Amino acid sequence: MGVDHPAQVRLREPQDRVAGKWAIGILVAAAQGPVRFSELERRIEGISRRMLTLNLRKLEREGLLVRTVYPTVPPKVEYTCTEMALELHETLLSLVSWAGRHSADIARAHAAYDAGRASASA
Amino acid sequence: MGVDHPAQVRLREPQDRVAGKWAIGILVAAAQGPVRFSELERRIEGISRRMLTLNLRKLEREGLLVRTVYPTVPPKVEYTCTEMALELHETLLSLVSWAGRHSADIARAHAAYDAGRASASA
DNA sequence: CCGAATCCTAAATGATACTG
DNA sequence: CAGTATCATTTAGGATTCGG
Repeated sequence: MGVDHPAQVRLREPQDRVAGKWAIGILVAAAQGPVRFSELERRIEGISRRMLTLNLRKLEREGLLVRTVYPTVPPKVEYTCTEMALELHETLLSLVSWAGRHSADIARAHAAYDAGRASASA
Repeated sequence: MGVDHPAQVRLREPQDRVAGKWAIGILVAAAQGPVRFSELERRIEGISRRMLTLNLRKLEREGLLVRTVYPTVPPKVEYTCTEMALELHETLLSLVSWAGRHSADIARAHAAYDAGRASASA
């Protein structure tokens, strides 16, 4: 099974942000060691090639990933977490864990809330 | 000083998400006890009334906040964290702490990355 | 005091096809 | 293998105005 990413983090700077919808999946996957582009593509279910690229670029720009290109044929590119990213790893796991523990509660809360609104407009 | 929210979390469900740009600020503020709408408006710097309302509704729908209306004049509304939200509190603080510790690193990473791209296109 | 309604812009995401 | 380019849709966010 691919990494499911039940949570998403975005970190702000005055004008910028880190990451998008797939950031957690990428960072968690890369935390255990360097990962290749195609490996990420396989492990993160549902991500498009374009979004993977964009998220990788953003994470690299933020200093969370390092991109290493091996000038071989065929090309090989590895993404490695920086120290900074590894410091975040445990927190990300907490987030994922929390979301996993409570996904059913959240679904129930949705249903209850929506039911309330429906009866209100009836 | 208002709560600054250097980080932003969004939590996913199959089809939905929790929270937006201001979620952390709101949840952190509400974790210490019930907060009123206008209090949040004051403590979360830069938030518009509309976005505060929308984020509160979303958090309520996700089961992270409970909204209590006191039918007084003038009206009084309090938002309280649920158990589920309190379980997330520590993780959110970690996130905020991490972002605070590394904001300078991130800024440097941005600058370095952008400088690299500039020389690449030159 | 606590919103809702409307209008608008920018950003994120996705599908698809092409390339060194 | 590891991307880019282009096009389209969806969503988030902000400004402003109105109401119970």
